[in-house]
Amino acid sequence: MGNNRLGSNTMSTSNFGKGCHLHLIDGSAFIFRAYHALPPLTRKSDGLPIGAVAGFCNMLFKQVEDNKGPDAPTHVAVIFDHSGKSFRNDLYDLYKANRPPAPEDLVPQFPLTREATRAFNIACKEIEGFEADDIIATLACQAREAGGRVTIISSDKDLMQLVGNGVEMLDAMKNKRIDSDGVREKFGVGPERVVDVQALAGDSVDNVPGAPGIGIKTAALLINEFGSLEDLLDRAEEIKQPKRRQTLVENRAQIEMSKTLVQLDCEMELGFGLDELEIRDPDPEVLLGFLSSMEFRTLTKRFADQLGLEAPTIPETTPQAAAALETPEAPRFDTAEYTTVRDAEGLQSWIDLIREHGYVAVDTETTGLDEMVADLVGISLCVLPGQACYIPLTHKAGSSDDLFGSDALAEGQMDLETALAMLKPVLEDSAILKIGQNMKYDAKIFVRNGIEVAPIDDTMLLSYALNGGLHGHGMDTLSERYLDHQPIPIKSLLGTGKSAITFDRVPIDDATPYAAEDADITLRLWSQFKPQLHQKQVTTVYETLERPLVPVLAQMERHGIKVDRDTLSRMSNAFSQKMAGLEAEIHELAGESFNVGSPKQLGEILFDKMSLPGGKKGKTGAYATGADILEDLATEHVLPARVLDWRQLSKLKSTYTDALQDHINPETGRVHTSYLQTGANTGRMASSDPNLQNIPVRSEEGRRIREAFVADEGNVLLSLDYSQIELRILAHVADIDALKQAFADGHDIHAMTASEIFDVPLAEMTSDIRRKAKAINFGVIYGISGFGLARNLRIPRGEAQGFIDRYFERFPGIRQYMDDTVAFAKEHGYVQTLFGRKIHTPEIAAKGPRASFAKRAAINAPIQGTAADVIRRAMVRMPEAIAHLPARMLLQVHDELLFEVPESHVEETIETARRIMEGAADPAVHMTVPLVVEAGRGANWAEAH
DNA sequence: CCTGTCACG
DNA sequence: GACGTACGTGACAGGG
Repeated sequence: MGNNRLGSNTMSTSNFGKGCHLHLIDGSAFIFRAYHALPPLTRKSDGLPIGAVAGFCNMLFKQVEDNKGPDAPTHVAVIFDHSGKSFRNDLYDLYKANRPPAPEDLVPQFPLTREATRAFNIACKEIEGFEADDIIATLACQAREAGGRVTIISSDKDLMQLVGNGVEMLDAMKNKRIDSDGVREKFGVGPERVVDVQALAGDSVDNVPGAPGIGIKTAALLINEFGSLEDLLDRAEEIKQPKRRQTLVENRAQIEMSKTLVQLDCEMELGFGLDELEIRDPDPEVLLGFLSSMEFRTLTKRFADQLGLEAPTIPETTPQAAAALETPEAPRFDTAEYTTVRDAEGLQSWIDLIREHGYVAVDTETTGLDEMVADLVGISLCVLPGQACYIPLTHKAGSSDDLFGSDALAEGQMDLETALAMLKPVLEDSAILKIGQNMKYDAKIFVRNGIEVAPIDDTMLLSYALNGGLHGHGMDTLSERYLDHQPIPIKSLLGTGKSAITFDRVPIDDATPYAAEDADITLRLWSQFKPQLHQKQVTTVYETLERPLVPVLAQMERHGIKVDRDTLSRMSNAFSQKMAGLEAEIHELAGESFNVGSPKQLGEILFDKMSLPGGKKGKTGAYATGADILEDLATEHVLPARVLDWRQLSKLKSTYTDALQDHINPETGRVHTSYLQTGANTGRMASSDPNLQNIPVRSEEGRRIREAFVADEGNVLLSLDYSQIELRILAHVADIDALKQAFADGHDIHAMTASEIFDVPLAEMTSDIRRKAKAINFGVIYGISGFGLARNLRIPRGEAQGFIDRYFERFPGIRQYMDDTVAFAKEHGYVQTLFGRKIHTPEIAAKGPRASFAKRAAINAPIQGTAADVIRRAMVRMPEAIAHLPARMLLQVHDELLFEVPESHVEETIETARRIMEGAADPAVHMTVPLVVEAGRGANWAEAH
């Protein structure tokens, strides 16, 4: 961020100069004006909101029309804000924090306005990390220095500082030109002092603080009296009015910071010159094509008339859109329609088809489920429902009942390299959307084959954003539910169990119907889901929390984490020995030999043979022997205590020290987990194969397993975790002043809670009272119940209920929040996170215990889900933020991110990652409680955590 | 394949 | 008044 800000603008041999006239259009202003000026129009064929795009095109059209006179521009550009933060957020993290997020139905229109600009053949510019204003400022300065004229088409007062010496502004709405006198009228000072006035007056819209109590009028008065802001601040003591004097002296730093916020950057390194902005005539075909694809009938006709061309007819529903939509007329599934692509000519015709449509559903077939190991076997494509193909690439010859198989390739397949070389430009083309079901898998396969697939859409993630909580998001579920079609089971091709074969052994003729069908299903699901995003108001969730996370996770997974096999192996041996000893002792105590690992046999020993109290049988008729029950027995008897010890070791050995070794990739020497983005209903992710989100930490013995997770040579592991994030979110959403204050002051939140409910002064706090309060705090997040708290604290139920009652007495706002949340869930059938993620709660209407279950889940979901959204936002921004560092993000554990970085860059990485994590809610949500991130480092995960 | 158990946040 | 109960996950072992 902010790099190259001081770069000089050595303008190489430019043709721009005297007599030239540059028009700079503030694109964002155009968009918002168009959005608010027009009713919410939608594209007829598919319901895509396009009101703002229509207005935007009208305004561009008018610009072109009106500028044919003697004052016509020679150069023109539309400048956009790049989404995300600008360098100003580094100066002041609340900059523009007051801005509400863009309306849902406007979001999908942003990229379309860029497309529109290009269709008009007007230069379309945006630069990451900078606001449109800075680009406009730099261009205006360059043009002025070159001796040309500039018209800035915007009414943004922030741009008025640029006016003068040939630079003017034009308010397109009022059709009013603003020159130096116009600026003086507005600000009371000339353009060169506008920033001084703004620095003093501040701006509530952009959240520029300024000097409290001083508006534009007063600011102008002061600046005119003292000449400049600097002189004013230096001589502030001379101000006559005591109040004003005090304000200026006290807020000097804030005023100076405000000036840097409003001061536009005229010295940006743009990466393009003024010559690029020279006016060009639009290509009629491109422009008419765009306008008609938007289904703008009037605009299309007007433009065609002007050129004396025939306007393309726009059917009530374009064939393309009709085909893309899952309409009742969509063809039924018919595997006979699928084709097998066996040569370059066949593939080329599909590539042509893809380029014609601009999107394609893609699916890969591989030899296994581990994308770090599996090899590509074939690729299927689909562009229209019912029309799909399969490209077999590495199927093996020989029938599947050939015991030894054959390593020779089957006949009638394209050469792998040739096919990939042909597909690569399409799969990497930024203008062609690649649609997949669980695209992360396919993208990882493609990366290993030298192809970086982008941009992508993912039907699994679309379903998750749209239908989270309602059902699973696997292809089979979605196909049955939304297409009323049962896909061909993979088992029918591969078989099951020991005799299962890999996909490369499937005969090509059997593979085509299966593989092509998957692409067909994916395309049909996409056609159905995509338009629903804005209808259900989850475009932002999908576009900011789901889609951009895919490449981030893929990178983390591919990188993996180094795990030391010897450490694990030694631990396994130690556990074996200890377990053998315990087992012997347990058999001795029982008076017979039995399987300690069998709850059934253990129950019979404990409750039948030894007749210990508390034997309760569960649904299956077996005695329950859970840890809680054994712990109760352990106070009186040795055997259950030994079983508990044995179980802990057994768990650690089988699940961790043994199993993890099997997950070390022989090629990389590292462990590569797989994250399932749709793993939890709340927005959390799940990790599997292996699960690296449940590596032991609570017990001393278990925590040592983390010593096997090590940094690569010369590197260290960094762990950054959000402190108390869920309680902070609760304090924010339930708006509890006492909790918010405690977090703002950095107090111990559990001790504070304990002090409030148990009336114990903080100075006299004991660890036991604090422990109880901590349990209550967690209980609150989970939708507290007397029974649950009682069980957790091992206290009588009545006592637990008393704690809860007192808690709600002290924090009535929490109860209010819970009641409101449940009521919302009942009314709408879902609850929401602060970032708009919807979590459906279909069980809320049920009767009996299921309803209470759903209630607690509904209370928990917005809190857990908001925390999940926060860390997702941090993860999405992280790769770019640490791109200049040799650091890698390795793992996510719900509220923790683990990094690997050379020792030389530890401090810088901590600083950067912490800034991203702590600011992750901004600017979409302004948290009234600070998010705090704690950092640790070490040679292994145990030390870092 | 289901259940119980237990590891994590 | 009875019902059951803290929220969210994944892996492993035993036992049908």
